[in-house]
Amino acid sequence: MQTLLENLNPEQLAAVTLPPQHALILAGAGSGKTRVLTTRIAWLIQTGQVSPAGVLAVTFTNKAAKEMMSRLSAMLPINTRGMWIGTFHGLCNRLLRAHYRDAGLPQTFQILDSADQLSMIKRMLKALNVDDEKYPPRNLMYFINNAKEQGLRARDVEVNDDYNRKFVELFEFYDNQCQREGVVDFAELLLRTYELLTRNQPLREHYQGRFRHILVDEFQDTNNLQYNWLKLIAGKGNAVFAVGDDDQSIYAFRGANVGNMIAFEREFNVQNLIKLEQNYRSHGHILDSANTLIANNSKRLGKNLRTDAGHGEQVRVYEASSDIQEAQWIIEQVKSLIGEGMLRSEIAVLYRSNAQSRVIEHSLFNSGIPYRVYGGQRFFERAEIKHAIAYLQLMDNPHNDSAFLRVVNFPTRGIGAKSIEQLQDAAKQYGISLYAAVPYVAGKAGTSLGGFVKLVEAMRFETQQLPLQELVKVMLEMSGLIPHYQTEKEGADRIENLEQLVSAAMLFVSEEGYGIDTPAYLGPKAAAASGPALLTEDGVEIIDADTPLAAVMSPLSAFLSHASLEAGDNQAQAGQDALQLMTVHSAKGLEFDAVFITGLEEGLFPHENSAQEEGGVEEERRLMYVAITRAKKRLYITFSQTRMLHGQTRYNMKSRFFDELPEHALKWLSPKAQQHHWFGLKSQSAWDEAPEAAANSIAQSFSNKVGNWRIGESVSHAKFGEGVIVNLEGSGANMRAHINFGKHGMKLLDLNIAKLEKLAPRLGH
DNA sequence: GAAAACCAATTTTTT
DNA sequence: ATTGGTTTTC
Repeated sequence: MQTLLENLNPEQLAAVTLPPQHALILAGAGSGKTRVLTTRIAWLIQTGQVSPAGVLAVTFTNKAAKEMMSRLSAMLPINTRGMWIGTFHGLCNRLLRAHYRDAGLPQTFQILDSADQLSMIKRMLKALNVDDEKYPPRNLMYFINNAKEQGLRARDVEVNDDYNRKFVELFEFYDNQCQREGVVDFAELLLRTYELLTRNQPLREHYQGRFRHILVDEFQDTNNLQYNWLKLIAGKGNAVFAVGDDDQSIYAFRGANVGNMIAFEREFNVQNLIKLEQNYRSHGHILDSANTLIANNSKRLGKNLRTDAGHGEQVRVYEASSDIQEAQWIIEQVKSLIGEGMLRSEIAVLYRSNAQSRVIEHSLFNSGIPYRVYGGQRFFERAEIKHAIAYLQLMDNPHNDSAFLRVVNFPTRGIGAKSIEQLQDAAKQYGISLYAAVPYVAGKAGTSLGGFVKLVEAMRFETQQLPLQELVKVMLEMSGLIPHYQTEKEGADRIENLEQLVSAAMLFVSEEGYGIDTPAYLGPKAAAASGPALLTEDGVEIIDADTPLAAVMSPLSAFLSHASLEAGDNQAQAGQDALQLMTVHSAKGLEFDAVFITGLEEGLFPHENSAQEEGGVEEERRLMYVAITRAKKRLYITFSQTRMLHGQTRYNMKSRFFDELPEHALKWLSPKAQQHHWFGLKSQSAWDEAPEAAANSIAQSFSNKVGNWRIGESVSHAKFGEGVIVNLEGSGANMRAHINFGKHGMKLLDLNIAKLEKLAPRLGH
C-alpha cells in the first residue's frame, strides 16, 4: 500500500485516491497517465473498495491493454488474466460470445476486419447490379460505419434525397447479408452490445451491478457510440474514471469526438477534475515549444506542461535543399548521436505521411544503420495467412461468404467465374449463404463446388478431436495451401509464414489459458463443464470475470477473433537495436531520447487536405504537439525546399508551425554549403555523398533559372508574405513567376512589377 | 487460368 | 513514382 503510492506527485496521488465518483483526469503528455490509471485500479482493489471482478478498464489498443495488465500483475498478488481489461471491441466480443443468443447471433459468429468489410460491400454492390461509380464502395462503407457509430440502424437514418435513400437501402441490405453469413464488422460489435444491454434489462442490471469502477484510457479518442456505451454500462451508481488529453486528440478523421470530454464533464456532473501537468519526459526547451505551439488552438480545456528537468538543449531546425539531402543530414546527425553513445532504438524519425519514409529508408539502407519501419503490413494481413484464416473460418462457420470466395478456388480447383456466378444466383434466389446454396447448382459447376464442400467437411471431420495447433497443421495440408506454395518459386517465405501461424496458434492456446490438448471445436458449454460453471441469475446466463475465455469461446472461435481484433505485430527485425521510423500518428504514446520531425512544410504538415476540413488545421497542430512531446532530450525539426511527391517535384513553403514556436527555444541550422552557390562547388557541397542527386539538382537549377530568379527560391512579398517560387516563365521584360504563398495560395506575378525580396536561409545565432 | 497491359488514386489508423 | 485494381490478351 505504502509502496503503491510512493513517489506519486500530489496531483497523481489525488487522482489515484479519489473517492468512488466520476472523475476526469486531464493528463498531459509524459505526465504519468498510465501509471495513474494502473495505480488507481491497484489501490481500489488493495483497499478493498472493489473486487477485481468489479473493475472494467477500457483501452483503444491491445498494446495499451497488455501494458496495463502487465503493470497491474506486477503491483498486485492476483491473477489478472480474468480481469476485464481490454479494448472496446475485445470486451464487446466477449460479451457477445457469452450472450450470443440474446444478441441474435450464431455461436460461431465471426468478425470482419476492414478489408473483409470492404470486399463484402463490393460483392454486394455487384450482386445488386449497383453502379459502383455512382456509389463507391468506400463511401458506402464510411456511411455504414458512420451511422453505426452514431448508434443508428438503416431504419433510423434520416433520408433527404434519392442518393441518400439508396445508401440507406444498401446499408439495410448489408446488415441482412451479415446476419445471413453470421459475421459482424467492428462497429457492429459495439452497436450490438449496446443494443443488447439496452433491450435486455436483467442483463444490463447485472453488468451495471457488477462494474462498480469503470476506467477509460485515451478518453479523447472515444467516438459517440463508445461514449454512449460507457454511459449505459455506468448506469446510475458506478464511478467512471476517464483519463485523456484533448491536446492529443488526433483521430477525429475516424470518428473520435473530443467533445466527449466536455460532454462527460457536464452529463456526468463531474466534481473531480484533476490536471496532470508535471511532465517527466522532456527538457524545458522542448516543452516550451510544445506549449507555445498548442496555445494557438482554440477550444482547449486548458493545460500547460511544466518540467523540473531544466532547459536542456535548443530545438534544432534545419532547412534542406531537397528531400534527399534532408535524409542525408538526418543520417549524419543520427550517426553523431550514436557516436555519443545513444541507442539507435532511442532515436526516432517521424513523418506526417508514409510516402515520406521511402527517401529516408533509401539513405539509411545505404548508410548501413539498422532501422525498423512501423506501419507496414501486419502478420494476419498477409495474403497467405488470410487464405489460411479463411479455411479456418469455413471450418468454424461455413456461411461466411467472404471466406468462401477467398479460397473456393485457391489453390485452383477448376471453379471459375462462371460457376461462382451460378452459385451466387442460387444463393440470392433462396436468400442463403454460398455454402448452403451449393446443392442448388446443377451440372459440372455443381460437381466441382460439391467437391469443395466435401473438402471442408472432411477437414472438419479429420480435426474434430484435435487441439488448435494440430487442427491448423492438418488444414494447411488438406486445403492444399502448403503443397501449392511448395511448387511456387517464391513460396518458401509464405510457407514459413504459414508455419508461424501454427506457432501462433500454439502460443495463443497457452496464453489464453486453454488446455494444450483442448479440442479446438470444444464449445463453451463443454469447456465450462471442466472449469467454473456458468452462473444463472434471473434466468440469464452470466459469465464471471474469473471464468476463463474457454467458458465463452471455443479455442477456434477465440483464435479467429484474435486474428481479426489483433492483426499482430508488423514483425520487423525485433530485438535488434534499430533506429525507429514511423508516422507521427503511430508515435503517439511512445517516447525517445532524440526525435526528428521531418517534412515541416505547408501542404505536408499541416497536410493540404486538412485546410478544407472543419478544425483540420487545429488537428494538424495537435499532431505536431504529439510529435514534439515524444522527445526527451533532443529534438530536430527539418524541412526541405524541394520534394518529390507523386512523381513530381514540389516546392513548398516552410510550415506555418515554425511561426508558432518560441524563438528562444530554437536553433536554426543550415547546410554546410550555401544553397546559393549551387554550381561548381561540388567538393565542399553538402551533396558530396550523392553525386547523382547533386548532378540532378545542378542540371535542374540551370534549366530552371530566369534572370536573377531560381525555382525553389524563397521570397517575400509585401502583401502575401513569404512564398516559394514554383515555376518561372518568359524572360527579360516578360518574366513571370508562379509563387506558392502557402496560406494565400498560388499567385502568378510579373517579376518586373512585383516587389519581391529574396529570403536568405536563416542561420544559427 | 495466368500474364500483360492499362488506369486511377495517392493523410493519418485501430479495432 | 508506385501501387492496387481491372481489363485485355495469350
